[in-house]
Amino acid sequence: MTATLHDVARAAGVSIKTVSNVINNYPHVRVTTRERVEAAIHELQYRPNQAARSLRSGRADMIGLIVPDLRNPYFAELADDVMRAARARGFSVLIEQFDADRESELAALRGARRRGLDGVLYSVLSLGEDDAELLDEVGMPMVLLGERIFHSAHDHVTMRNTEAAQAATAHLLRGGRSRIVALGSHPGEVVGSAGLRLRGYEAAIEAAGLTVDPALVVPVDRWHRIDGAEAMRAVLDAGLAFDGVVAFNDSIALGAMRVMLERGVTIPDDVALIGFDDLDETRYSLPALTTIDPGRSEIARVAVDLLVDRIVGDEGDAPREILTEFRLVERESTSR
Amino acid sequence: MTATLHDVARAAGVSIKTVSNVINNYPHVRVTTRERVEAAIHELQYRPNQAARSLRSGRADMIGLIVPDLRNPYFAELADDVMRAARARGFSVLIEQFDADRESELAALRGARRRGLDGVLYSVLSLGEDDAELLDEVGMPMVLLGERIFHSAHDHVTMRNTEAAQAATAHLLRGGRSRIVALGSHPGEVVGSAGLRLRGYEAAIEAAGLTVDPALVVPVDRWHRIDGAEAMRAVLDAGLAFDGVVAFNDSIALGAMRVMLERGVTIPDDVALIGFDDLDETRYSLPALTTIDPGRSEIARVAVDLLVDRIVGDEGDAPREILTEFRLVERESTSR
DNA sequence: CCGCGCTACTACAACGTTGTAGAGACGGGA
DNA sequence: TCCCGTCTCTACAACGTTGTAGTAGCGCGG
Repeated sequence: MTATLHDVARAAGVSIKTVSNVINNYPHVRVTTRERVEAAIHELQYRPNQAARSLRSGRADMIGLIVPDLRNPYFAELADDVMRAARARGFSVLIEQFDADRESELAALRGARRRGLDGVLYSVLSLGEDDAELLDEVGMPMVLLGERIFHSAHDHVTMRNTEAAQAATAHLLRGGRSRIVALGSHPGEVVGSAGLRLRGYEAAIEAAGLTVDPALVVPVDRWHRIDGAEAMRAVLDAGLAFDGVVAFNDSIALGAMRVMLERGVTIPDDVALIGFDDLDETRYSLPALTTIDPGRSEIARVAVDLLVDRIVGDEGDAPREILTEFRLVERESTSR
Repeated sequence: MTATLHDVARAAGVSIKTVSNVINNYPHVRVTTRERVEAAIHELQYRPNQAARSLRSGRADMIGLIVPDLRNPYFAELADDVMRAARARGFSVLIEQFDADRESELAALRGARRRGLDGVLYSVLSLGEDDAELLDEVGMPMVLLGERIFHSAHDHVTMRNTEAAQAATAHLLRGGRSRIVALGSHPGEVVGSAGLRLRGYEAAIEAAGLTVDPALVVPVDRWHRIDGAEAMRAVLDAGLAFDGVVAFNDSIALGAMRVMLERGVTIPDDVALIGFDDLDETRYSLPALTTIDPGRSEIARVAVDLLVDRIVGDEGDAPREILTEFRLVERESTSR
């Protein structure tokens, strides 16, 4: 069907190795020979067989990106950033989604080996401290994105969650807000994004000389828009008094925004609102959402670099942990 | 490093072919032998080498999805649907994005061969009639998504654009609107989504006994939110009188919605607004957006099925064209 | 008791590529 | 003049898997 090195070699009257040498730009090939081979390649429309190359080299030039859900804009934008960074390093990206349950998350991890990938970027969701040894089973280079839930031997790239949440909360306090809802806590969780962001929120409140009112710390299980909407509905129904909201991601913030507007709460006049993630969409909501830019493209670039370093060789190094810089993006939802 | 069939065979005291037979559930293996082999596999943590399998079988069990941009929610949701459909058929999905320029679109197509994929789903953007022969160069099974711009020999899955646009426009007319803006035309284009949707718009207007006012047909080049916003700003600045908008996709509609609300135009009271695509987000805008559900998950499922059929064998068949059913989803932006 | 079909297995080749070893020609320095 | 290094190219093996052909043993019908 498709041409192989043998076919090209026969057509050009050389050995297959010479054809291979031409393709790989091996220097010691006579110009006339090179031209003859290139003509034959063009003539036969020869394309190297990737499977054979992978078998020989042990490399697929392909990494996996394991994320919960591409419908979630955060992960879609992350995937975009990762794909661009990977392309710059000569790698393709195979995306694997997992559903909310633990089992499918594990299945996605295990699938990496079977797929013949060179390494994976893994955005942890439901696996926890106790699953560290499962991570080691993956058996290939891996870089964790998001929180470092495991004390494992893997590289890790994330934002400064606590500092960012503190900055977000301080921003509202500076705007004169004093009863600020923290929307998105995960009760009992300490080392995940929710725990770290809550710590930043509390630190900012206390730094302002106020005390944290537990009634203002509102749990939201999954951080999707509908969950933010429901949580805000419950808050308003309960008659809680508040003048600011720190939502732990933009989806929650946008869901809450929709419910507040529906109920006649004006933003930012009655309530100032800030989110996390700087989704593309936050520029277009009405009011446009103030948010924390976590440096997503930077996270993607660094993570791909760490992973590729592991793949091409620098094994044995101690696991590295990279914290990227965040940026507070002020928009309409917090400025009177 | 990692165990191969040879290692397992040695450990179990059998030939490599017997190990292979165990792995592939070949029936004629004695139970005791099978158990011995399975024990060795477990012991050595053997995992089949995908590259070697691909080389032998000529199959990678992997398809490409070539789309413009994952940041665009339509394509992110499409990718999600495609990945689920592909998984059900035992295939992984390698996503390749291209930028707005023609060259990167061609590069993405050509990359498919090099990557060793079994086939590709390709969402056409800027290639046109004249590029049909470039498509044939891809040299592997391919299914086109979206418009059939080429008279090429490829399978093709899309929605009923004209009928859907007609239904959308008729919906506004039934609601008593008479000066309806068509937002998103591509002047001169006939066979793409923009041309087909414009035809449906015009058909509905005429079926209602009205005449099409060319001033109400507003071009929007790229169908992103910012472009919809800018187009609507221009429309309002021009002082055009209108009481309804058929936006040719949801992103345009949401961008236009934001501008109208900003300018004090109320929706749906002053202007009724309908979009295309049924993005997840349209449920949460304020007002929630009425839209056309193009049957995206159905499109993805059918496209994957067509592609897999080509991959596993049914060659030589004439190209198939599948039109999926749409559904008008009525929400707040059109109901007084 | 021969031959046939079935079970259970093995040896070998092939998929298409690239690394290694080496051969022949040619030129330059001793 | 001779040796050695460089240029140009080739033959062969190997990456890990699976299809094909074949072997040996066993039971069963004629």
